[in-house]
Amino acid sequence: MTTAMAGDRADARRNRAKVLAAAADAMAEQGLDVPLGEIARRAGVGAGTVYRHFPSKQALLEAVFARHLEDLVASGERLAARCAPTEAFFGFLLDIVELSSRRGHICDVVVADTSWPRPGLTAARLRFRQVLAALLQAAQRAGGVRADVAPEDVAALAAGCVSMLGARRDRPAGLKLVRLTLDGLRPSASVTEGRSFRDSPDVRCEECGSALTVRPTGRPVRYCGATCRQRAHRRRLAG
Amino acid sequence: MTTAMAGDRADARRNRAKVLAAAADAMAEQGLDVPLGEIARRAGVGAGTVYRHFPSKQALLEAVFARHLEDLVASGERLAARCAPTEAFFGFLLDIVELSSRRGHICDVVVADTSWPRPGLTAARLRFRQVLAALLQAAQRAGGVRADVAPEDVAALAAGCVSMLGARRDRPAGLKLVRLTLDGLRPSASVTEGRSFRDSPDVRCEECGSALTVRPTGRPVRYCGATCRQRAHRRRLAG
Amino acid sequence: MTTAMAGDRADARRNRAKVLAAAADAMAEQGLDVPLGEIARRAGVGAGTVYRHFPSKQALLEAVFARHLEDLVASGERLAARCAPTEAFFGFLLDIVELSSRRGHICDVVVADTSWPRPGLTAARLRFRQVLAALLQAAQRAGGVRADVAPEDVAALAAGCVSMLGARRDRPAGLKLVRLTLDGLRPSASVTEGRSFRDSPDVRCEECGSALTVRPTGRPVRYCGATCRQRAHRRRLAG
Amino acid sequence: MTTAMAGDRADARRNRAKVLAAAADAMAEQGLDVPLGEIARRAGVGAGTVYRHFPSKQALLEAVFARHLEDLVASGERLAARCAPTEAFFGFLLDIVELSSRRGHICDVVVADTSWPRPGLTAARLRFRQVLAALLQAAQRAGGVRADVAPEDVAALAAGCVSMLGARRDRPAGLKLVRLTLDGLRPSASVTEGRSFRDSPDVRCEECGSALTVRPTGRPVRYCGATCRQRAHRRRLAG
DNA sequence: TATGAATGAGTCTTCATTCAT
DNA sequence: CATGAATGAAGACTCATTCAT
Repeated sequence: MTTAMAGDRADARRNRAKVLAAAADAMAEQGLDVPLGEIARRAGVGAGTVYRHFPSKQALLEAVFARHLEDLVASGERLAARCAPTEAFFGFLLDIVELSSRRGHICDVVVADTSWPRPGLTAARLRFRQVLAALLQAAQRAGGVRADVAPEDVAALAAGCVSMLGARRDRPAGLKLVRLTLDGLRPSASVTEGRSFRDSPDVRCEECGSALTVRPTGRPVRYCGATCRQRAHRRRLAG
Repeated sequence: MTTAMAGDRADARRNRAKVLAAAADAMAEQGLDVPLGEIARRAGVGAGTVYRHFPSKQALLEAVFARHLEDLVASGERLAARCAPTEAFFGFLLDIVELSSRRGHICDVVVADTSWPRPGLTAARLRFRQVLAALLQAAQRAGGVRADVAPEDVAALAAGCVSMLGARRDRPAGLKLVRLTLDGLRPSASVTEGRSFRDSPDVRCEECGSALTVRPTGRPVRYCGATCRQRAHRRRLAG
Repeated sequence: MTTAMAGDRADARRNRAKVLAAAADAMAEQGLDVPLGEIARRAGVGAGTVYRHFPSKQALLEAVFARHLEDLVASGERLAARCAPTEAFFGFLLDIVELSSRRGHICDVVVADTSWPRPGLTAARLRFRQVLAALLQAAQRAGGVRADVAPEDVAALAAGCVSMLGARRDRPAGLKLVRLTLDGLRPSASVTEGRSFRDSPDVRCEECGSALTVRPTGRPVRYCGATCRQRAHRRRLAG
Repeated sequence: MTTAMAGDRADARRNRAKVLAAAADAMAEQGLDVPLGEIARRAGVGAGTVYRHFPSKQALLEAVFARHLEDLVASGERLAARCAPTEAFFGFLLDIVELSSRRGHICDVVVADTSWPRPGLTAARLRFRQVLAALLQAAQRAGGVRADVAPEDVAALAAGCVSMLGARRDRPAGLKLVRLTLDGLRPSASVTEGRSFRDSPDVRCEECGSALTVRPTGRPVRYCGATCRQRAHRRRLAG
């Protein structure tokens, strides 16, 4: 009986794993909106079975994300145990980018700190954050990474690199961009003190809606040109 | 010129602009999957009116993307006319990142070169690419940007920066990251010849499905540890 | 002034005619469900103009039907004036079939006596019926048509011939069928006193729903075969 | 055989049959445009259930048509097995007309050879055509049907008879018409070599649009009468 | 327990009709 | 008076979730 029960539990465990893997694949290929039925089909189970293991589609998505984070954590711990601090840190970043870009649509949601503040994901995310922070701190202590960088910076940088890699069709060229970007974390890199971003609101032609250039001085522009100004004038007369 | 009948169409033009703006806002806030009814509600019109101006939801999305690209193009042309080449180029990149990150979910689809190869968007995208290439080339001639960078690299870099900025809650910190990344394009930056990415396939425990480290030598690992190996053994005996 | 007004009215009259013709064409080609906008487009007017002349789409359809009936009436009167009774009668039938089959989807609704008992169509339909009855009676008096035929019979026969002609791709062959059918009205034709129609209701297998042969004697069949009988039996046991 | 799992599918099979029957009824009563929701309501299921069994409304319609054809085929095979050739042939035609007229709007689409050449219906239609051709040939060999009749003729004739029966409110009278028409297929019937159809184009009054008689000689008529001729003259003066 | 059938709310889209211009 | 833009009520179809078998 014990074995039979154990066998049953093992069946269930295997089913759970199959569903999780199928969900990860399906989401990587078709996006996060992939129908649950498609996931069930890929896993070779019925829709009901998916619901037996995950109370909702949301929960399934979060399990996929958590799983991804766990994989990243495993990679980080492996590197921490085997490499010198700086090497481990950059290796970790490369692993994050590599694994995440392989997982397609999953990554954006997972790496960044802003998105999906759902309960249930917290534990895996926390663990990931701890590993990241530890590797960063060690590398900073070893002098391999600039001191003015926070763990959140690294996470955001990684998210950006995933996007880059996804946006560049030519993969080697994409990897070069990633290395270029990550090198910005090294102490040698200097940040240009360039112009800051405008914080002006979107200003548009009141008549046709096209974007307007905001000039710092003088009377604010309301229309994109003489034609629209005239049109508005005419309407004022009519109204 | 367009006076006589324009009165009639002014309403329609304004409505079209309202719909486009509402769509851009809604998509920025709620993602590209925002229901068309929500867009109509925000624009203060009926669903039918949206369809009068855009033959399908797809077409509406593409009009929003095209509009975004046109805004970027306008910004690029303004900078090209007013600033020195290098300044214009980096100013353009900052504008791209700034405007795109304001527009939330729209940007990813628009800036990158891989996504959404739909007809109809082509014209705006082509124009954008031309402006980008021209600014890049001018900056490279002026010695302000590394020579080994293609327009596609810049586009991908911009897409990555948008993600970064979106991932970093602290906006000034996010901007610092963006500058750090863009500085990688300056001739002074050097790309580390680091380890290359693994191209090994995903290898997982046959029993529980967790990720496995692939080691270059020795017998391939099949299980994540002793527990799973034992479980599999037991099942082989039973089966 | 008077002429100007008259000109206006003439414009309106021409517009009405254009709409009516466009509607007839559109309905003949695309069916009675053709969108009103398509009709307006073909007529070269706005949707509002259609509504100025016809209070609803329904009314427009009925005007088209009435117009068709008027054409038929005109044809009938012409023939009555010019030909011998029997010739006129059969010529009228051929005209009905010919014109109606040209008008595609319009005919079914118009010729038959059962369909569309809407007010407004009545006048034209009544007129049509009168002409048909007069021609029939004259032909019967001349001995060219069997005496046991009512005007309703002729109308139904005509409706059937239109269907025939529409169903036969090969037009000459279709016309032969029509003549064959109409010849049944001549006194020489004899109606076979064949078996009458079953009036038995649709009987179907209670398990799978397939059609069953109804046999006049013996116990009524409930299932299409042994398989379904067994299935039903099993369910009775289970229930 | 199909016992173990059949229990699960029996429900589905019954539901499929219910939907099919409801669709046939609804289409017979309300036409082919009957909303899918109405069909679902009649079947006592949700809209989704209809879609589980038929991938689209189109597919459902075709299933209904195919089912109708299968019923006709069954009837034909029964008659072929039990009756003498000529009797079987005319009995088959009567069955077609009877069953089809009961099914209202379904018949037109199904019996004729021109309409709805959709894939998927082909198999059932082919089968129907084979049975029809076989019965026809046998009857012709037996001398009960004219030799110059093709299967397509018979199909078109049947379609016409269905229309006839539908157009004649008085059912016995309608049946008489059908027998009259079908008797045209017997060898004794002779086809009158009457006047052929005009192939002249539609000629209409240029002023009011009413139909004009085309006369073979003389100057072509442009207006329906003096009134319209005068109106047109006046407009020419004004214009 | 696993399955997949059923459900029904929600989405895109069309089109008859109204109404401002 | 003509135009065509706006409206909104349906209709076809999808899919997360529940539940009978």
